[in-house]
Amino acid sequence: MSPLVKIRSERDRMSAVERRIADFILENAQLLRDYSSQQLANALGISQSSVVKFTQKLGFRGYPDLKFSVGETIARSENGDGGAPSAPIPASEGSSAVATLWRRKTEAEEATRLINAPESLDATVAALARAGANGRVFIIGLGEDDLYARGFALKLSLLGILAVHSFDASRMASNVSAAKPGDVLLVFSEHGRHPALYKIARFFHERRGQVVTVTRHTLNPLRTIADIALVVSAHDEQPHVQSLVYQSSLQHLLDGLFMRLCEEDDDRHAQLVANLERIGQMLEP
Amino acid sequence: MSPLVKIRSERDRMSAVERRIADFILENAQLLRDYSSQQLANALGISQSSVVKFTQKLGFRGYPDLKFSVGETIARSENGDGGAPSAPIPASEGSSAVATLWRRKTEAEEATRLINAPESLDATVAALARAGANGRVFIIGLGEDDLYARGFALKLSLLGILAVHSFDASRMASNVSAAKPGDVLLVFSEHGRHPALYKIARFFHERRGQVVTVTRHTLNPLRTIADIALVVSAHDEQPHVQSLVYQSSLQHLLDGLFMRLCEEDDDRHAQLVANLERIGQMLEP
DNA sequence: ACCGCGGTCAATAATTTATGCTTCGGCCAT
DNA sequence: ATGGCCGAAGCATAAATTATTGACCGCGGT
Repeated sequence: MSPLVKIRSERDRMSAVERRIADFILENAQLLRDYSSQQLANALGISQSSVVKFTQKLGFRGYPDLKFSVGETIARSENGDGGAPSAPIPASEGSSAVATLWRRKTEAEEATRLINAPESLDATVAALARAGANGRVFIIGLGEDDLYARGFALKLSLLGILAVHSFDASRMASNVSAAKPGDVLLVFSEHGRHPALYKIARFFHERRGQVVTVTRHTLNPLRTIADIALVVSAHDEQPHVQSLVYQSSLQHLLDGLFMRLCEEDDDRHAQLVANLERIGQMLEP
Repeated sequence: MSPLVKIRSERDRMSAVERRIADFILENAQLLRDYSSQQLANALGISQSSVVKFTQKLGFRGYPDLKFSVGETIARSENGDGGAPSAPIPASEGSSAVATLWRRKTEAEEATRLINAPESLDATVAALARAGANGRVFIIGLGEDDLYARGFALKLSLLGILAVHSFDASRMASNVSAAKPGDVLLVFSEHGRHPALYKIARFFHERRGQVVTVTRHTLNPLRTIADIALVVSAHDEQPHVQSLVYQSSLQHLLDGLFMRLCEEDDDRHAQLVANLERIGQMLEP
């Protein structure tokens, strides 16, 4: 039971001095943090031992125990209330625009988690695993998307899944011409409107390769021809902020895929650990 | 800041004994309630004074103060997890590992915000603005860091700040040989241990260029020669998770810089809007 | 009036926390 | 190499906080 509730409930049965202690604590619970038993006694003009006996009668191990419990309760209730007094957390954060960005990112990452069915993620992981072992993985993205394509290809290679990465549509077109059933193509395109990517994806699909698209959560041409369509949520009034939010959510989605890949297979995980160690060693000597 | 986040963010800079204290507290925060500083010291086989000094270094008034703060935090988080059925966390429970990743990212981004002095960020923004107008900006990063170097260079170009980007140390070395006072070099290096980058940075510094390093929040060679050292906090037991967390925090730091650059100057902001529109048009027809 | 009883306090014991001092080991410049 | 410097860690101890003891007081019941 909360110490404050306990104090209140016993208040009626208390002696005069005890009641003054009880009232003080109930009124100034948040000040307790900075009071020793002696200071509390001074504040009330009573002896320190009375304070200690008070706490023991209530069933606490001693004064520090009561103090600790009250602290916990305050913390809990502040959290529940929303922390009215300490609310200016965003205000304290230097630039409020950064705080807004942070909030948008958080919202968007959560939304992104929710709009991608676990089955889609599992299917993607399975496809990548299969293609990594028996086929090929192709990855493409243009412009800013290229950075994420590149990053994901790098991560896959750590897991022992080699990916053909390209930031050039025409080169990728020729790479893809050798596609076989079982291969996987991962296309990153925020707006899903790039004609060249659309063509590549459709060609790949016709060759019975599996096409996974990663786009904004809109209706766009690219999604329509995907075998698996992963989507990213991201919104803000200002375009440049929205762009940051998109990238953050995209990264989070990819990190989720990566984690699933790691967990799904012990061998792969072992390979990852080995690779990381090898990289670490290359930097040391 | 939560005491646990604070401890985690400082962990890298700690000595061996301090790190053991930090780990113990992070692992057994809920046990702290019943531990005196002496008991904690015994549990770790170290001296009681080391425990007290540890707490003081972290900015607490002493051991009881730390204990109290940790108690508050535990209480708050217990309330958050168990009491209120706040949807986001359970919703993310497709894989608990992803939930952990999310938590680590959040902590690390918060810690990263706190360990970079606003003055450092402002100074970086000012340096980039000046060099963008009258001098040159050089950006380099190797391996995974290259992706972020590349991404940031791209963002700067949207703001009308052209940056010389390179993922090749030897090429960058020759680029840098033309460095003049007022130029800025931005070096991304998670561990700050790459000898080639160190040499480039030092050469640049000698030519009176301004060196901005972005590294993990550790003591590393690169930081020591920086005019401005930006740092990133990121921790997890599993190396591959830690790597994801690092990248996420790094991105957040860079996003913060970008936002400041946008806000600081209306002309630049206008240019950004214009560039975004131009890009949008290129995709439409 | 006298005893018992609960309550309070001052004095003090016990525990806990904080600090001063010393030693040790790594690091840098000579 | 060598001497000096600095930080880390421990030991001893001071300071503080907390807990206990025993004496005193007022009050109600016998």
